[in-house]
Amino acid sequence: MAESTGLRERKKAATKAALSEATFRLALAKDGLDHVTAEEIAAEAGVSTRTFHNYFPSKEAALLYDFQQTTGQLLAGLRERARHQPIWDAFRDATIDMRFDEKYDIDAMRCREQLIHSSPSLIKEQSGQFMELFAEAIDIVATATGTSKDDLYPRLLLGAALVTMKTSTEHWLSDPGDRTLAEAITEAFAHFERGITQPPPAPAA
Amino acid sequence: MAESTGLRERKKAATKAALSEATFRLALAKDGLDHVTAEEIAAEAGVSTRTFHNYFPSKEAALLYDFQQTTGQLLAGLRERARHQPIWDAFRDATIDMRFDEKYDIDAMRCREQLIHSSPSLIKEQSGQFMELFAEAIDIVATATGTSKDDLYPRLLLGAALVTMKTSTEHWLSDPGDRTLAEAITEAFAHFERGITQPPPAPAA
DNA sequence: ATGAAATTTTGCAGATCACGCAAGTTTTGC
DNA sequence: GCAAAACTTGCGTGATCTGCAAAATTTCAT
Repeated sequence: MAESTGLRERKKAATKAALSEATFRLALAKDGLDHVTAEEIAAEAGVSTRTFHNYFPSKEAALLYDFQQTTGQLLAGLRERARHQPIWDAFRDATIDMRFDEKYDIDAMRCREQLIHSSPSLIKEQSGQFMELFAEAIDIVATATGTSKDDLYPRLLLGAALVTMKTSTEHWLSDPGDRTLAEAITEAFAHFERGITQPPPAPAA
Repeated sequence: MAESTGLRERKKAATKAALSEATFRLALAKDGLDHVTAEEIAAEAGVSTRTFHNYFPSKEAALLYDFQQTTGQLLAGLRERARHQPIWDAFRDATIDMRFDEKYDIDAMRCREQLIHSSPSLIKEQSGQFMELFAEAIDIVATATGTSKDDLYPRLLLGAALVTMKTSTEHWLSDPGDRTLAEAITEAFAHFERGITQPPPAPAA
């Protein structure tokens, strides 16, 4: 349907991807996104500065482009799974389904992580995108738990789920150990099944 | 001690507070912080634009000044309580100890909440401050739970605690019902004791 | 193919932000 | 009081982001 509709669509997608990649490349090269200007990014991608801002409102948004892409997929997956699974399991499995470990290069992800965590503006941008995700997912959670989106419970649940997504992925990335990403995610989500108050069941030497 | 050390200290504190209040007032008056300039804020507070930026890096930071103040108190309270209480209880009680309901005007807090949630830049700023709080609190949690700050468990716990703080306060503010803030906070924290997966124990008509 | 319509790219101008710097002003401490 | 320290201010700079209209490109019907 709305897939490979035409040359125009494909060109726009290509430009957007090129801009995002150029941003990443330059941020790595210049040791931090703060040392890169929108003008440089545009030049690297072969478009005008003005065009860069047609695609992205800020260089932070450009760097986090694929995070936002993933968000959409996660929502779709969650919506589907929530129809047949308990909501917590749906979150866990939808997160696993993203397959970050297969889709992206591990070292590149580590670099990206480091770039983000060393730049206040990027931390804010990413947090802001999580808040957007919260707003977009709250209806799903409310429906799945038979509550209202204004109730306390679905908001706590969703908040915990997002924290778990972010934390487990980051933690696995920083130290994969001998587990797969899916296992790390599963472990993290399991912490909330019996109450986060309880310390981890298996300390494991 | 470091209290009313001198005129200079008091003047600086007064100026900072005046700037923060001016920011709030103007944001309310002009229907959104986005429609207010740093220049206007400075004028309202009776200082130069340059001085405004000496105190705050951005107007968003100025509006959220007392949130950041509170953060410091919360950390101190948490640090103290963590020595005698289980960490989850320490978080709950330290949160309650802030006494937002007594310290601030409820309607003003509602207005502030609305300002924040209707401005992407403010959402980002606030989220960023929560991330800072995360970074500052992770050591306390790691120590209290006998884990390393790089472990998964303390990060999940802290994330859940911060989500609970934010969510419970916001929820109570939007609909106090017949409970006190302390009760609302207690209820929210209790959700994680037995596992957030479990739906609320008492649906309550 | 070809030309008109729709869309995208681009340059330019403008408002704002955020910070370094140096001079002017106020507070401090003796 | 008076010198030193700290704060305020104005100026200049580099960057962000947006609106607008002209130029270039793609699409679509013929």
